[in-house]
Amino acid sequence: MQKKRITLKDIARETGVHVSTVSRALDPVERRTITEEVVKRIQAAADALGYRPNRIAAGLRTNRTMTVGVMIPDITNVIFPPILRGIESVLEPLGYASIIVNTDSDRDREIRLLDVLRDRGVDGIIHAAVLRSDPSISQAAQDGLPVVTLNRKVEFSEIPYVINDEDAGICQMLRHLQKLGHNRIAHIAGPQDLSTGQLRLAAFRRAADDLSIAVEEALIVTATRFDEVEGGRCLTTLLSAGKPFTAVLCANDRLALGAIEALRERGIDCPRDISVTGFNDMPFLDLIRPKLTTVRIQQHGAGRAAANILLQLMNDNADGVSLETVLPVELVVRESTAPAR
Amino acid sequence: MQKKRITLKDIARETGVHVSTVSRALDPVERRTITEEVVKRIQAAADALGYRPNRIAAGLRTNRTMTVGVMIPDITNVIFPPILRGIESVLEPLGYASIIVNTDSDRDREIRLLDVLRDRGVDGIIHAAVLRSDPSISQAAQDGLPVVTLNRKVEFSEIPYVINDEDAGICQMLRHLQKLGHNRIAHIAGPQDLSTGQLRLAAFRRAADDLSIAVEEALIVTATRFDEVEGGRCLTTLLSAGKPFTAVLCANDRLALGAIEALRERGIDCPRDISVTGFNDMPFLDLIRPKLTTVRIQQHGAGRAAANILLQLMNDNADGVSLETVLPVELVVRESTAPAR
DNA sequence: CTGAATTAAGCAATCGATTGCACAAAGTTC
DNA sequence: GAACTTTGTGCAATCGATTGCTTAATTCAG
Repeated sequence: MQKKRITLKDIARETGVHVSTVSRALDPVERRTITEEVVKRIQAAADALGYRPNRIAAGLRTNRTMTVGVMIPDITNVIFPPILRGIESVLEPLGYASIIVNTDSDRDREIRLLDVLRDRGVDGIIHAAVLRSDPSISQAAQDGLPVVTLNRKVEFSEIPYVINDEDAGICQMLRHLQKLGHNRIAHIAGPQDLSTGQLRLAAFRRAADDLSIAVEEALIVTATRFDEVEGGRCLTTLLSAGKPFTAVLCANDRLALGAIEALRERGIDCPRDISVTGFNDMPFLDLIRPKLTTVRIQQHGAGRAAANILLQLMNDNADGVSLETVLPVELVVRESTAPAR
Repeated sequence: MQKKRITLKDIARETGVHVSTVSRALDPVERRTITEEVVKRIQAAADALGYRPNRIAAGLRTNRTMTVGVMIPDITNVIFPPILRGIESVLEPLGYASIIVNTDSDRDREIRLLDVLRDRGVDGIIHAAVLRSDPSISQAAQDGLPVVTLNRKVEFSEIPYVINDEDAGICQMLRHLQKLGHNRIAHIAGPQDLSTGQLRLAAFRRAADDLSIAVEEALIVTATRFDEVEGGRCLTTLLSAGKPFTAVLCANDRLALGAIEALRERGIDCPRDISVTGFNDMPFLDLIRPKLTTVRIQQHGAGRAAANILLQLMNDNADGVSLETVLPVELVVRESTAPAR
């Protein structure tokens, strides 16, 4: 038994004017075409009755719902909540709400969820879970829906994207290790079907080359997931390969934590015997010993940047937006790296 | 230049029938009133044109948007993402989407965000951030909006709620400590303006009483926030009070982690010298040494339970729902507790 | 074979807000 | 003071889907 909502019609009846007049009086832009005294009366009646505009109705007419869609792989992954807060910090004050969906990095699910968002008439989409090539989101963008991608670009498309400067991060980290005297450096790479895994591996090769560090293929192991178990498994693989190394650069923090744990189980000390580094600087990292040396990426900032670009697109300022936004990263040296023995 | 969406009218024109016929043919319930052959033709045309129903338009007419609102204090708090996934696991397969908002436990913000949700015509709200007395959400429920609260009940209201059996959790933990020989047990309580802080302190007093453990007021310290810094500060306060104790039961994991850290800084070993326990069993806890003994609450399960209740309310099965749902908790004994010295 | 019952599909109102256009009253110009 | 602006408000169509009611067509009973 939903209590009846107050509508423009109610205010019109109350004040004795036409609903269109009420509509205009309540619209900050149109307001100036109405006599001030009438505006006051309408405003007063609206407040007295507790009027709240029905955005569904307005949305049907104007094709704007003041709602955006946000697609992420999985909200339980700690790097995403700060991104969402970053997005919210920009959009919420302007009256936007967000519908958040988890794709689980599943293509079919992503396609379905994209429809879920479009059916609800979202004004734009921030997509932090794009697959390498993503026809559905490209199509949506081509149809005129404002779209920004986060953490990854869609190949061969005009969709603006925001990424962290992972190249620089990997390079700084490698330089840090080099300065500590490491020259036999292993890499535990992330899943190659995920953007970050692939990008960071490529960055590793490039940076090693730049710094004249020999890359030995036997010292590169690829994880199938970004988690501690895989980090441990990869480290074990590295050890049993028999090639010596004094440092392991991991594609993310969780892999690094798993690697350190695996070392500990074998009585190998990090950082005394082997240095290990992570990537992302996820929350709670400073509670885990040894404190992990890692690369901090701007999560909140990335969310904000994406939201600002989306705003421009939604306001038809498409010209003003740059296709690419690269956010700086920061090397965070803590305890898991030490001079090579 | 948004590409024109296909509407019922387009399909009607294409197939030579009336839009109302198209609408009925596409509605699984109304479909039976239409000749099968016509349904097939319409279905085929809809598929061929790539028709997607406009939920905004449908929502205006039917007052159902297939969208629910979820209010939480802060998505970056690790206990909430699993709750959201639990909610999603129930609602998403049924076609619902969620608008998630962060209240930051701020009353004004909550009131504003509640309007944000109502303006968008959400079919119901799951509120995991209610304050102790919450006139705005009570009013919304009274107006007929389906509401379920999570983790806390609204006093003096008929709003169904889902909570974890915190009483049992505290009691089990206390019994665990008692069995280990502890009888001077301190409590680091959470903020008393938050539900969990208050509930757990009350539970602590009750359980201590039941187990005939003396409660000394000097051994109860209240944190102002649920974080590590406050945990450390409270532990310091306890130590400087001079009253001896052999165990600290903390109102949540983060307070416990801060307490352990503070102990370590003073050369006091946990668990050898003092046992420390947490609450929640948050993710990554098993990566932090010593592994924390804690109480596991059902986060995903709580989300699911709340979603199921909301579904019943939204389908006008209000009679079938019980006002209270209490989910069992589980004692997780790890390394931070040991026999009293 | 007529009249009632059933079935299938169309008609039109509706949800609430927005907005182009019409129109009347007041103000301005020469 | 006639012609023309300007200003403020009303009128009515519109967005797209839903649904009660009507009408037309078919089936069935007696």
